[in-house]
Amino acid sequence: MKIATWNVNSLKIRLPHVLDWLARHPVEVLALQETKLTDDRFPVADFEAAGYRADFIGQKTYNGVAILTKRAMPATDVVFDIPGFEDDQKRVITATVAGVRVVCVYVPNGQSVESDKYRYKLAFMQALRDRLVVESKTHPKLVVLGDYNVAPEDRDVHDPRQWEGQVLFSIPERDALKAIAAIGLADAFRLFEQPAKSFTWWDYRMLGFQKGRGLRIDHILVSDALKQACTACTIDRDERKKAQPSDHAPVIATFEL
DNA sequence: ATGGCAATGTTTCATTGA
Repeated sequence: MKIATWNVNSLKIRLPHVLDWLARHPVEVLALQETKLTDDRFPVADFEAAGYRADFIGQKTYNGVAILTKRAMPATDVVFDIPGFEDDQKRVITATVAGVRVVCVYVPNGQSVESDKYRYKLAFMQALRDRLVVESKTHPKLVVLGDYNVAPEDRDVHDPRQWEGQVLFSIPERDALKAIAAIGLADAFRLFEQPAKSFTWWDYRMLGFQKGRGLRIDHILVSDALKQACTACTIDRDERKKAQPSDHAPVIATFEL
């Protein structure tokens, strides 16, 4: 079973990329972030034609998340948002697929460490952690994947000195990510030997991708039961080389279940 | 010290992202 995550930075613009990617990578589950579509505009029929069904929750212009699954593997027990966390922004969707609880998240960017948006980011991550405690009690096979907007370690940042204290790499948000992992979730990517300078996001500006100036901020966290079953985790950086790419690359985890 | 790139919208620039 393959489960992937991809911040597509507008599904309207990126739909051809996603359909092409699914044809070449027929994963069982694809979690999408930043669809930027209201639900009435979600391209249900296009995915249907590609053999996928979708659960989604979105809004105009910003945010929006979705879980695509193969038609033969319908998702059940769908939960939208973080129950009990007051938030107008559509950033979380949860569903069960073939006995695996899948939580697709788009963590707030935070803008800058002095901003209200940064405080919202930390509150969101705390609420997510609390929710995952609840989910983990009833679902031993738990995967929490998406755009965390946090680079966990020095090796996840092209220039740690430049990024020190900056949003996406500041200590409080890294601690918040650690607190999420501490409920019993492992970073699937780090279960395996990986190339140096492995990133999932590169700035569109200043030839960020060409110069290898990226961050690893998209993650697949797995519970112990899934950790035991995980046999690979890779970043598809080829996708970033294509015409009109998302600034994020897909991340794929493979499980022997 | 600054802007640079991309997507969006009651658009022709401002806002946001990361």
